[in-house]
Amino acid sequence: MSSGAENPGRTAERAKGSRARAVADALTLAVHEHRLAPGLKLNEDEVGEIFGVGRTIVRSALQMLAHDQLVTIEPNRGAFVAEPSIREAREVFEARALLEPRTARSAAERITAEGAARLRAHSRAEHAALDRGDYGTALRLSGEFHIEIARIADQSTIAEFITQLIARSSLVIALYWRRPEAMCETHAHEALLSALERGDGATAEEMMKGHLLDLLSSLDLREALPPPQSLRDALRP
Amino acid sequence: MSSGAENPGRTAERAKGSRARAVADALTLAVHEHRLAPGLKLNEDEVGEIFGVGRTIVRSALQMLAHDQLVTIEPNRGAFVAEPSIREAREVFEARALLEPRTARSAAERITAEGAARLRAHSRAEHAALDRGDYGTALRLSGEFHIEIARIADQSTIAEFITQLIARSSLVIALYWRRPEAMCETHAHEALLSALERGDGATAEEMMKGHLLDLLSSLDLREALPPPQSLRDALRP
DNA sequence: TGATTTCATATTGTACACGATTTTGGGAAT
DNA sequence: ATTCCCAAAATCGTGTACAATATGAAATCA
Repeated sequence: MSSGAENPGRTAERAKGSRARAVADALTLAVHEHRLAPGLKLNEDEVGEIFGVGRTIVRSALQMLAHDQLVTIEPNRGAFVAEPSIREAREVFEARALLEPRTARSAAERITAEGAARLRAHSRAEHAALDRGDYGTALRLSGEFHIEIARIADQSTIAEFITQLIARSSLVIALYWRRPEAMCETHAHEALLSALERGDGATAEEMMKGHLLDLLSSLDLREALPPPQSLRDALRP
Repeated sequence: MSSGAENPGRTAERAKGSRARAVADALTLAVHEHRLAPGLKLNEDEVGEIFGVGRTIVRSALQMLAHDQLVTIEPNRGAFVAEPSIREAREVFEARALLEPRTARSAAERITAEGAARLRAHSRAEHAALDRGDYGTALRLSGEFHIEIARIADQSTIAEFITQLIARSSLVIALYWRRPEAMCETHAHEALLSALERGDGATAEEMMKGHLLDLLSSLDLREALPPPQSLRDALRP
């Protein structure tokens, strides 16, 4: 994890995507772990100081996140962690329902021993986090489980879309979750994993479809909760 | 200079998405119309001078396009119009096959008179462009036809994905097209439109599926044409 | 002559400064 | 006491300057 903002020892670190990507990833991670509440303002100078980079980098990172609809950029006002509307929340899950079941089927048909191992490790880590009460990490791992399936299906384009949808789902869950008890029903992941390992595509597809429906039904998407967004600041503290 | 970059008379112009969006849109349009060949280098200063904006704006626009995988940014080397590999080409069409048919069905179920009118206008314009031999415009309109359907389906999230896929499809077509005669089979759009107007979702879904398969089969995706990409520059002039 | 090193040039990466816009707080008039 | 208006502060938008890096050519050596 990173950490190290300034580590002049090895300049490389991740020569790949410039530092902007690192900042964007760190912010995305925080959203996945529910450490960044929807509506929170992301001041450019502040973020820059936290990560030890200039405003240019921060701006670049925020633009990436804005493209993924993880933050909303209001002209001349700044960037805020996005607050998906009820309508957007529905759309996110409808898109997931369109993409993920058939992707799960493909994954079952192409899964390798290594892929299965990665999935199992993910599942184990998810349970562990849940057991120790680390809900943030558990939620992130739960999302990454879905992303990993798309990756196993060997469809990087679709995996990219699903990654975006999962991130937005985290925001949706932060806003509209209503059952603190049944945390993500990790047994659903267990069953799905077993179907995948078995290479049973049809079952995997069905289970994914059901899993997404369960998830959706555990949200409260009645037109009520979010006061449109006029009192955004009032909601926070 | 010229080209009405600076027009202090009305500062507004398009206060909406900063000028970066305008540049990005212009470049995207050029890709849709096959005026920008895959592999072409997009020099920041050059693009900036063309649009009468600074490098900051251009860089922002290029980052947007990079996110949509329309351009590839190579660190310290610059931005190039993307050259989708055969594998990526397949993935794009597989993603479209996953999203568009069911979206067409939704569109058929929710289409309004106004939406139908817009689609019909699009189709007319497409024919007109084709008749006068303006293949670039025809291709762009053909893509916009698909996007419009997603918009009618009232699923902006999915519409966004499809928009990205259509743009990448333009690049794929530029690289792998092999039948100059059967231009996009516009009659397919005609038939699809009629099913949509009829509100016949099942037929619309089937037709869209078939249309995408036709499109895919008109490409030459055998592992041959593109010399990996080592001689990218040699290919250009 | 051919290969390798070195240097000049061009282009991108980043920081910073200035201008524009919005927000906020206080004071005056009603 | 309330409302309106204006000035000060904060923050974002953009251009520009400088540093880092890659490219291509000239020069040197085997």
